[in-house]
Amino acid sequence: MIELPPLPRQRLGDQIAEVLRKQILLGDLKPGRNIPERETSAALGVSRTPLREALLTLEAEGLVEMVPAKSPVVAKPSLIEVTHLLLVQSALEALAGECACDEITEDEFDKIDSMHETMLATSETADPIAFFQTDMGFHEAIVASTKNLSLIKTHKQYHARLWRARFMSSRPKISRELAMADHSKIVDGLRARDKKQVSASMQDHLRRAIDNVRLVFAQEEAEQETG
Amino acid sequence: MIELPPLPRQRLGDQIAEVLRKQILLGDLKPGRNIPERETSAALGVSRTPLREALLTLEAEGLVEMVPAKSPVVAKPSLIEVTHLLLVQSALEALAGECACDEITEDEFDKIDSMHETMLATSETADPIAFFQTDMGFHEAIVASTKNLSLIKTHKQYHARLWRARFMSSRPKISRELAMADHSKIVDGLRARDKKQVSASMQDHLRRAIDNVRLVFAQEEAEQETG
DNA sequence: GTCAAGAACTTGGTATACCAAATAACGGTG
DNA sequence: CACCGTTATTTGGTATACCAAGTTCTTGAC
Repeated sequence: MIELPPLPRQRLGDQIAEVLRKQILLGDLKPGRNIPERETSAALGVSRTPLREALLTLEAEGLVEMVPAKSPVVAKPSLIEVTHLLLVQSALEALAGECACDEITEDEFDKIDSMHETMLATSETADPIAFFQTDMGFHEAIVASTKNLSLIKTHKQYHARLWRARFMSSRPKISRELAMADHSKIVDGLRARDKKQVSASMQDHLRRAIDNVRLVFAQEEAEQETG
Repeated sequence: MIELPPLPRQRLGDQIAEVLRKQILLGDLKPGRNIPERETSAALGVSRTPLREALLTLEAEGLVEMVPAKSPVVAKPSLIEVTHLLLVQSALEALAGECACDEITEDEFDKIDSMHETMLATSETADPIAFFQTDMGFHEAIVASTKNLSLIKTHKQYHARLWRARFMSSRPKISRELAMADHSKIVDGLRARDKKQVSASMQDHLRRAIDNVRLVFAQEEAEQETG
């Protein structure tokens, strides 16, 4: 045998989980929406067993909620829950910033730096979705540079649960400008491999997001009363 | 309807996961041990479906590893993985210490304080297992006092994955003494609701554990060469 | 007309049956 | 005796069937 091709052997359940996760993040499956097992499995052309695997995975990640005898439902975190999530995420990213100073390579730093430059250049013009995705990629790249797989995985999960809330709260122009200022501090700190600065900047950045989220929640509540 | 009894409606898979988790933590299922699905499900008197649910849950928690076409296996984290886990846990506990200062009640503090007193009083005599369990309970109680469910859950998962390593590294008498000194700082800080002190003490405490773990791993390696 | 009781249906939970891949055992051949 | 190819068995992955709890709609009594 010369070689074994990068065998596509992946559990069907994991593939389904990925599809559903994406749909939840992109808003195709909105919070509160139920996900009946039979209907969904039929729509995906698979049986209930692997779909159920996927749902259990997503439940463990906090993206869906399952209660016995009720359809699984896309999680709809409250303001206080999002606040709690952001606090944890701020701790994770602070750690990531610290570890990154030890572990990051020049190449990785250059990539992060150029992402930041792109965002600075397009912050006035880029459409919200593209801008937001670059923003998230910026954070992911810093975490990835730590090479700490547990940290990366846990961060990714919180990332997914916070996706919607952070997207909503990133839309106001003012929060974009503040974010760019924070990012500059982070990049400067990384360049100098200054653990304290990077760690503190990343923590501050995330905790500031809590205030933005609070505003968005208040807004949504007001809209609901009007409608 | 007068009342509905606290219906024992819990998914079978979750119950199985709990049983297996306990067996892994207690060492009945040692790292590297494989867990064939048919055999295990038969032994537990359930079918493969809920057992498989449990295994997937434990895989998500990092306690077992599943690769296609191979028996699931109890995870056997390397030194570097344990180091990574402890770093994340140190960040989580640092956050917990900070939040606890805001959220802890008098009752909760009293319980934690008395646990600490118990450990101080019995640190010379108590058997390793009981002492260790009280130690873990001390940390759990602080995290629980934050009322941050996400933090509590994530911390619990890391807790489980670190259980064995921390137990092994807690056995030397010297590490017990150092641990007690750290705990005293934590309790003092909590009493004063001093966020910085509590946060820093908890982080230091966990990071010190990294060195202990390194020693244990080196010891085990030496023993393997001898045997 | 309204409310309640029950039946039909829908839902998730569990068990079983089937399939494909990987491994282990065996036998034949050099 | 050693090695390789083949087959038999065991494994996990997936689909389907069955069951019990829940929901909803209908129907009958007040």
